Amino acid sequence: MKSRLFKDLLYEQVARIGKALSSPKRLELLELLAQGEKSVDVLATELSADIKLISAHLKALKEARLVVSRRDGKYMMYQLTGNDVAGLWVTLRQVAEAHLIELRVALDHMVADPSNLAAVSREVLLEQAQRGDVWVIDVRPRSEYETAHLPFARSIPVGEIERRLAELPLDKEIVAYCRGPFCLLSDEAVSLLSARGYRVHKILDGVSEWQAAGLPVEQLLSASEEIHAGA
Amino acid sequence: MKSRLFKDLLYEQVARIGKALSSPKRLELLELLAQGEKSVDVLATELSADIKLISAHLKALKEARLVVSRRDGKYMMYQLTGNDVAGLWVTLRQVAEAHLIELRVALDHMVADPSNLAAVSREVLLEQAQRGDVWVIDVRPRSEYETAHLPFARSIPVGEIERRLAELPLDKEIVAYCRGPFCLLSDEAVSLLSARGYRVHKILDGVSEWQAAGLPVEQLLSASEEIHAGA
DNA sequence: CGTTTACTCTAATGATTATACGAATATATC
DNA sequence: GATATATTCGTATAATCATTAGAGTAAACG
Repeated sequence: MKSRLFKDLLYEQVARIGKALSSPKRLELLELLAQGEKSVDVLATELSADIKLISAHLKALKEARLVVSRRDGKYMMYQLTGNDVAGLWVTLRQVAEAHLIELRVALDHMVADPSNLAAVSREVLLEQAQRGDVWVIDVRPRSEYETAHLPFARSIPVGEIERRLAELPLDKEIVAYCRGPFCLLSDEAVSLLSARGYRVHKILDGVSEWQAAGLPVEQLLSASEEIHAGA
Repeated sequence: MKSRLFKDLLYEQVARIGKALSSPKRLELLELLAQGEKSVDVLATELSADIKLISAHLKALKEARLVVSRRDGKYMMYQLTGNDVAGLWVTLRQVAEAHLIELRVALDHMVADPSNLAAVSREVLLEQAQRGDVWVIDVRPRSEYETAHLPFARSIPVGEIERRLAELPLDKEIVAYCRGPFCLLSDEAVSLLSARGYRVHKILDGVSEWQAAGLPVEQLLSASEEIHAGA
């Protein structure tokens, strides 16, 4: 059968994407890039890894057409080629969570105090945020907030929390979120704020998870464009 | 930071799933298993590959908890650990189609005559099938049909088409589907039937694509259970 | 009940490829 | 030119893939 050769070709192409997803470092890069465009430099710092190594991984992601790069002065900026890539990361992580006990165990240990988790559903939270019953705060760096954030969320990066306490209400419930279930920024925010008497919880969702669940997010128009790079 | 070690652990777990998706053979196995439980033997035949090789790949998929096996007499039967795994495959393929030009080009060449493609939307097709305006035929092996099939679809495996021509209407439009965009069974059915004067088209969707689009499928109850294998 | 047959898995090998890291090279700003 | 950022090259280590040979299981047969 010559259809075999043809099929091999098809699956091989899809496997290019699979290969790109086969390294922990590259997955972490994808998650970071799902928060917005970033330089090699920033990515390397976030991963506490060598720039050369990150550059090599970004090259691999680029060859799989999951990211594109552009030069901005002396920085090289990388971004995802589309929101579907962020969705793929979310799907992959969800399948991993569903089937790998090791991962679930690790995640359970991660959220130090599970009572810190806000228990309401996404839809209910959205409603409460709209009415102003809860304050949703985005504790990621401001640039990530600007790229896209949950509806009704306010940007208060973890680093700024202590000097912006006055902005936060003591009588309302505060819900913090960050980059997703693997990100610890919201945990930091919870421990900072709860120590000062604020009623604060976290949710595991990031913007990508929220979006993957079919809920609306506020985002820059340019960020919603799909990018189709040439061969 | 000790959170680095922790994060490495998390992403490494997800990368286990990524690694499982990094081989063309394993992807093809996943797609076949998305059609239902199958023996190593059958899988090897479908891939025109050595049983030992397929067995090794299945082992890799098993270690990533994407499949489970059970013994049935002298056969080892493998199945996906959940519908989410089929969904992951669909998502992965869709991202590949969206970003890899090579894949799109190959796919365009594959469907010999693009006029063979039914042009209506899934929802419209569903409606037409319900009213009986079109005949939807499932040309996969019967066992795959029995595991799950599109609503209102009739099972007519390609191998049986020629001796079951009498069952098919000459005055109605026939729509054939098989395992998905990479599967050629529906093409075979189209060329067989159109040569005999039937009004026949194919769609690219398989059951997994249909389901991933949020549309209903008819399936065996047991097939909807999630399987959580032990460590 | 022992032997044959069919099916599958494990172990071992070599070819290929991926990963990480040091040294050197490109590119742009100051 | 000097500096900061990023990539490429060369290399050592490690992982993966396909194949071969051999072992383990269960059904079928005499």
